[in-house]
Amino acid sequence: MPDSLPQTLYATFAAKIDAALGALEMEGALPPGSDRASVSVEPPRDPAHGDLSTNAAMVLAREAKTNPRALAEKIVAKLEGDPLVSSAEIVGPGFINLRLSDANWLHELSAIERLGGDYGRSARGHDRRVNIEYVSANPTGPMHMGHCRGAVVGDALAALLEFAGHQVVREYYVNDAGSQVQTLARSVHLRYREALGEAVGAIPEGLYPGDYLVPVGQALAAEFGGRYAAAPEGEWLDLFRERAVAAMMAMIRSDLALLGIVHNVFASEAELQRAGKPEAAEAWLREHDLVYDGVLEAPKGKTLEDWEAVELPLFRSTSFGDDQDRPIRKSDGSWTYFGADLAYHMQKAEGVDAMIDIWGADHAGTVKRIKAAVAALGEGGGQNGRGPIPFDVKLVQMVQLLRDGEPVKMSKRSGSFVTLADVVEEVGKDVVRFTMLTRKPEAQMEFDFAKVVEASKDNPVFYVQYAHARIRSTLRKAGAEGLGPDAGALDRLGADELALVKLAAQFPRAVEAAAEAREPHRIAFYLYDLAAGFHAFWNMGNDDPAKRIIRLEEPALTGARLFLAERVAQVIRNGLGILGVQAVEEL
RNA sequence: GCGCCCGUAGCUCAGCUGGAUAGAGCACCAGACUACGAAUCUGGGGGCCGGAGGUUCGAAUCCUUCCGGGCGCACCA
Repeated sequence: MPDSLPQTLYATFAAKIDAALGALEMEGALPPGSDRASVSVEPPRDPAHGDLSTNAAMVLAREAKTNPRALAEKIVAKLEGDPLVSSAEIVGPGFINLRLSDANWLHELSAIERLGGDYGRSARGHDRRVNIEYVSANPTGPMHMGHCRGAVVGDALAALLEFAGHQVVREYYVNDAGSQVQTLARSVHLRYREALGEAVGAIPEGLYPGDYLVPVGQALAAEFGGRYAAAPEGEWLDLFRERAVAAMMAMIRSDLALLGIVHNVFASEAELQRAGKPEAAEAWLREHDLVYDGVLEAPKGKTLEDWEAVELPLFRSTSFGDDQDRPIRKSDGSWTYFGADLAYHMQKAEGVDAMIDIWGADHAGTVKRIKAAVAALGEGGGQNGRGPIPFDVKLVQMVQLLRDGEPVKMSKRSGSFVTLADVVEEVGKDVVRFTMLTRKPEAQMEFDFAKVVEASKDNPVFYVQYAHARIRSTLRKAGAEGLGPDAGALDRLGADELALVKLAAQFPRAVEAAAEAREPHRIAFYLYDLAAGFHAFWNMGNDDPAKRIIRLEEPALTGARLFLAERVAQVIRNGLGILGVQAVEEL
């Protein structure tokens, strides 16, 4: 992505204010090198306060050894000569409120047209490579709704960071080495015997009972006949595990595809172990005295009768903020989940500048140790000589499924969970994705089937899509009358239209803020606001026909309004694109 | 017992990394449809931002502590 993307209006003015502060430093009104990190330039909450507001005078007054209003006077003096500024005033404790000339806003409208699908795209990420690991569900069955939120949030975050100028790797960690996939292999073996005609009866406790394993067993029966039916486990376990995992991953990929999610990398834990990555990590950590052989304390607050003290290789996670040192190997010498995961993060860190993991809240307890591990791997320049790299774990809270207000029962044991595929089929991909993004991820949420499919303004997905469809419909209708968008008479637009322009012009800022905070849900809320702004504009035409977009008797004004409407639709498309939701032509 | 997350209008939730008089939808009350798409809109009432301290020009936002809810606390994954 080019660095030469045109600056947004907000960035332009942030630069102007920065320049004004620089000039004041030169003049000695401000101490040189003053800290401008907390200087903000943003639209005020109340539009009556102008188009832009900065707190610069309040933040810097102390350093300048003066009071905020006096400093504000000096800053305003620098800005007043600017032709793009129509007014600058000092209010309250020292805010500087700017009003921009109408030409600025109309210019922004043209910028949206010129940039089209790239409007809002930013170079702020500086092409930094970011690895986002999300979903990473165990390959033991189809995707269910428990996985859904993390999948959507991770995918939207990936798109958001890409839009904000990062190179993104979408990664899925396949846990194909632990005991769960052995259980899977045994479950498949049972289905295999069943496919050969054996009466297997009820699926025993401890094995996976789901019907989705039946075709896997049938395929193995077709391929190998009765060869492994009575064979000892050692002869078939690895083979069945590999086949079963492959089948599960194929199923998971197709489930994810229903949501429009495609990962770039599927990293296998088994391969990681075959390649000796955990050993390499352990050796390096031992060299740096970050792994030692020790004995764990008995867990507190839990009564474990069969607790016995055993010496294990422990990682010094307490040195990095964890509550307890964590074993990387079990007493039989095999790797713990954490030991392998530590090596996995070391591997991921090799090719990127930052890492983000999206986890379910039920794994919250293991965040500290993995953060400790990544920090440790950067010790003293680090394993790869690049020091610690920024690493963030985002937790998404559980989703409570409701049907008409009643909780939907899910039991993993009986295999009766609500699959993602069923839900997508019932309510649609766009509804699932948007709904998952209308709440901040760390808050618990409810997902009520009855409510999310409702086609009314109570449903944000619908409300946003309706705005887009309405605009497209209006453009079609105008086209039938021989009218179309025309930038020739934009000066005919009045205050009501400008308010809408200002809303649309905030999109680039919304993208940057959301990317900075790594919170894709902010885009969903921004789109809701923009849609609301458009609907409000539209409704003025109900009471006053002079405010309708299409005015056959005023073709020039109609052209300008259609031009505005088309730009609003463009911004909605760009925003929905980040969220992976389709912008529909009609409902 | 310990750790993490959450607590904002009656309900569901925002609140732009500390800014100005805390917002939106639902619900409630009063109005508006021979329609550029009423699948909606306009106006109104409704708040100790869980409580109490602290930090500073300024706190829903940051710190401490308590209360309430959720998740977790294996050599599991």
